Amino acid sequence: MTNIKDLAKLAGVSVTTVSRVLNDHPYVSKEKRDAVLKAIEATNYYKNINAVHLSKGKTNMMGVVVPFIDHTYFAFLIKGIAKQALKNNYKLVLFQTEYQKERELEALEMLKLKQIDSLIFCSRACDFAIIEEHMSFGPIVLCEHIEGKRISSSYVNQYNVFFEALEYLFEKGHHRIGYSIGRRTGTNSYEREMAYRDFLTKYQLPLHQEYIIDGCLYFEDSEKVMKRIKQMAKPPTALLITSDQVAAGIVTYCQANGIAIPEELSIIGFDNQPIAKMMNITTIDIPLFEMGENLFLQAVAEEISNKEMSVKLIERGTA
Amino acid sequence: MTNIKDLAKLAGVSVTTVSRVLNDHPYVSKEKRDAVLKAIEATNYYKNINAVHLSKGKTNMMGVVVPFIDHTYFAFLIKGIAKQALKNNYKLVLFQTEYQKERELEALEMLKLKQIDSLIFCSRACDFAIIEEHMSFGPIVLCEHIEGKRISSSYVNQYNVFFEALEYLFEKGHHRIGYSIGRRTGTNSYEREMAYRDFLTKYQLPLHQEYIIDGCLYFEDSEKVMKRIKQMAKPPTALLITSDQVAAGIVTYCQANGIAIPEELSIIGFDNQPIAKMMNITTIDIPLFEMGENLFLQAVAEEISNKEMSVKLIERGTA
DNA sequence: TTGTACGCGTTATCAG
DNA sequence: CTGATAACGCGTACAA
Repeated sequence: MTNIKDLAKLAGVSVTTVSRVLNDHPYVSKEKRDAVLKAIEATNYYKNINAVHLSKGKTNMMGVVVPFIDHTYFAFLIKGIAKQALKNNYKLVLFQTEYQKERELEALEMLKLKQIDSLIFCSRACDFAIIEEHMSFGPIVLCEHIEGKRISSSYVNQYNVFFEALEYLFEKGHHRIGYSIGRRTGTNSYEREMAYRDFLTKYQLPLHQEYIIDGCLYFEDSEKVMKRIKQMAKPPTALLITSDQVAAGIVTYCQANGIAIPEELSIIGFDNQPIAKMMNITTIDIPLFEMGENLFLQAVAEEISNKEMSVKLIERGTA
Repeated sequence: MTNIKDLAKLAGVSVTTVSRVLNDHPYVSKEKRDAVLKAIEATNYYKNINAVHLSKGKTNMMGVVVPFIDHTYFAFLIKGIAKQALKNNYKLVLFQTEYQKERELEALEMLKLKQIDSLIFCSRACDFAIIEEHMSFGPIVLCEHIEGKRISSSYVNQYNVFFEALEYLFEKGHHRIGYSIGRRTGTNSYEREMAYRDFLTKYQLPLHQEYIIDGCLYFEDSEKVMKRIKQMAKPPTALLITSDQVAAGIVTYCQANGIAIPEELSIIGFDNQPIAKMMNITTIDIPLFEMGENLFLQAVAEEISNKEMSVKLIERGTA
């Protein structure tokens, strides 16, 4: 494998000069440049990027942590990140954690070892303290808002969104409202639960733990939701479904089983994914793609910033 | 940042010795090892992995090329790859190409520059010749079968699968059969089209170009399919849908629009995704996860191998 | 069992 | 404008 030294010898110049033409640096005469270029041609030389990485202490690689690669929510996020990565000449290293802390740690470790320059956590299971410990090794960006901590993030104000959606349903006459969610833990889920509790308190509604349905991520999880509801003596009349995928599944289920939407059951989805539009599902528009772009930009930025994404309710036919 | 040299000085040993304990190599006395370990503790030293990469000429990173990250088919594949990557201590670098050749080239370039050790193409737009040119830089694995070429691959015999599915529909009395597909180009699509043509020829059926519906990847693309069909004077009575996502969309559409399945329209999906099971869709089971695992293993293997995945028709309610 | 010395390939500094 | 030369940090023959 020919290297920069060989080129230098071949072109009759120094390695410095070779490096200069390789990186389009100024201060090199046309003759020498051509000589180097010729040598490059002749040897079909190519850089060893690892040497560059070592020398620069930088890899132009960014880590992206997601629990599930096949979940639409994260896929959209990644799409946004990938767009900016392409634009800024970064490569993406993907970590699928399934919410296992060791895997999240692996990503952090790579940041520490300088294999990646920065790291985006689209979601996490580990303690914030662990994240904090690694912040000195490179930029880390989160998808949640952590009060009083100096760390970049792009996030949705889950509390407000949830509260508003609940009020919307309440105004439509619903007093028994439930919700489905991916997991109960995590900042975002916590915010939602707070909103839910505060909403119930505000309107003096009772809290039914069974109205909160956990582990709902995919289209097919809708079956679980519906079966759960069927067994209830007093089932909710409206549901906040924190993924349009699941919402679509529920709508499908109801169509197949003769349950009228929104008359018998109202549904509000989340994300405003294409499937929600196609199926005319009322949903909360969350600009995931844009959020992904933000995340990337924040991960390469010098300063810390926090960006709250603007969301809005899209009124359609299911609520 | 403390390095191996500092450690050596601190522990009063040579860098070699440090390197030995760092990498669990034999031939180092307990005292020296402890001394080194102590130095490591004291300095909270950690490796610069890029130096390792340079020195070893290897990164333990694997590239994965997919056109669309948010497509379930590829997500499943990646899941399988990710599982083995984790097991074998490899990291994944993701390339979302949207079938743009330059982006595929970027991935190949990274292989050339040794930033990744090997490369998996889950799908591609570029010429095979380009791939071939890069095979000397590291293992490349494909998801298609290319006759007479020495390159590893895990693939489905698209021709046979398609032909059998078509015959299944024919036996059910269908003479007007169409199909939807992600794109018309590519080895796999070509094989399917060949099967389709041969099937028509075998039963002396006419070829309607309009029965082949292109650009169908996502759930919501089903709308396009159905609208297209509606406009036909003689619409197909059965459809092979090369993604369960799209098939699910079609079933949903039909339910909402009072089209009886399978009486008025028969549907066979592809992949046997969870959504197909939930919606009782007849489909072709393709072990994507396992295929992903294979791809990884082939990408780290010394020898070239070709693995045809076994598939089977899952009879359910839509055909 | 231990250490010296060099290689890995590139970039950056600094003197000319 | 050009070129020595010193990093960058680690692995590893080879010698001892």
